[in-house]
Amino acid sequence: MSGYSYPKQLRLLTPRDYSRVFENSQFKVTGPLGVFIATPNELNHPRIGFVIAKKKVRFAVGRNRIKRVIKDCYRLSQHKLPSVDIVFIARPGIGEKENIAITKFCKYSWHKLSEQAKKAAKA
RNA sequence: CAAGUCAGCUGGAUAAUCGCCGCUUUAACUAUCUCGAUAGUUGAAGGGGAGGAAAGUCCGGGCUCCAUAGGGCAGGGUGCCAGGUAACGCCUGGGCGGUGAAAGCCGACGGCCAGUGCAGCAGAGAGUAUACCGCCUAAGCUCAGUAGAGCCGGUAAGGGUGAAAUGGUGCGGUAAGAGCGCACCGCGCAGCUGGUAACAGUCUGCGGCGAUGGUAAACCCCACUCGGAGCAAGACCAAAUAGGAAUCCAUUUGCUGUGGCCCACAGUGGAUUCGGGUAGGUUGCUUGAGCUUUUUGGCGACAAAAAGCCUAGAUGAAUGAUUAUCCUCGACAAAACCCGGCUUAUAGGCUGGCUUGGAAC
RNA sequence: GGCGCGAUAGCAAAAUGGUUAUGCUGCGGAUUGCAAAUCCGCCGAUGCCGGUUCGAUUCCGGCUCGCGCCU
Repeated sequence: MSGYSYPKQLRLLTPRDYSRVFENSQFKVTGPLGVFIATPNELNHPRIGFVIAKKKVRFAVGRNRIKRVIKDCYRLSQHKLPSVDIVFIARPGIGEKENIAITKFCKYSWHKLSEQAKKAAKA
């Protein structure tokens, strides 16, 4: 896997993948905009999925925007991340935030996740 | 120029880099066999990628399944007339009514002279209308015997109540009054004329008008119209699990199946054969009542013909991020089977027609 | 995405087109030595905007919000 593309291998696709992350969420990064939870996988690359409830962000346009922004940030920094399955859970209020704020939060979260994964690997 | 009004168009632009989703062409590898095709994976190149409302799901249609959508009842919808259309509750033209100074805009705009019902409070009276305050005392009776008072009555002009009280104005008439009579206006019926029709009329005749009050987004009547469900419809490939499924023959009742019911239709029982279809996947899925231009017909909606064009098709679900430049600093808002409408939301900009007012020539 | 329901006081829940019942809660008062129970009183633009009607909770449109069903 080279370059900065975003094919389907880098996403969580089935309900089984999601429930696996929820049931054993080893790593967690919390923020005002949302929560990233993650668990290690057997693959050599990370995967990501989204949970954005209709109650948190009212319209489909807004939900898609958040997904796009996080996806883009994830795509550009995929090689820095360990091989984990990540799920993003939105919090209320994220719909009003600027794209830059979401991007900053993502970069911070990737950093944190990598640290947590390194510690877990050593232990 | 200003104000108003109607119709139409537009809905940030340009460039670079990295990405996302289909499509087309092409190369390599793998698998299959009918041996030159099909499918998959990876790479390269090219080109495409949200809206005027994509929205609400309020109507109509296509498409799919249920039976080919058939008969009857029940129920729903529409409602001036004519036309357009695949169809419509939409559109166009016309009529009538309302509104505005006008351009224009708005109108669920059939029928209470078939039947049934409803109208709180107030008020005398709310429907085969009524008589509280009033007005009158001519005729008849009693007292008085000049005036007058009472009885028997007459009346609906005036007051007052109400959302609503059953023609209006004037003159005559009268005891007082009253379409009681007349004139004009209004109304109704019949005819005539014009118009396809709705409807209209300086038309003709008849009717005094308590005929025929209001209410049908009250039941209802009349005319026209509607079968039901919806792409999560449906079709195909198929681990698992349960035992059934298909074909043929028989076919009474009951039960089940499609809308609320009935008719009707299909299934059930026996024999033979072997498939069945949950997870998951594929398909339905975009060439269509399509778009653009021109011509012809029509007042118009629209129709016909010719030429050209192909313009998203996802399935955890695609248009973004970063940077630069410019301006008026960007509203409402994101396809999920597809079309035709309606309704609702919408910053700003542009164009044209019409009306009124002002100024100049 | 499609289909179907609902909205009445803080909560629950009635209501032929004619003054929005009732119960619980809350507040004030009466009662009591103090409380409980009991009695009396108070608190609503019927989700919003229009239309029909003399008059709409009710009838008819359009919005808003909430809930349910179908993979």
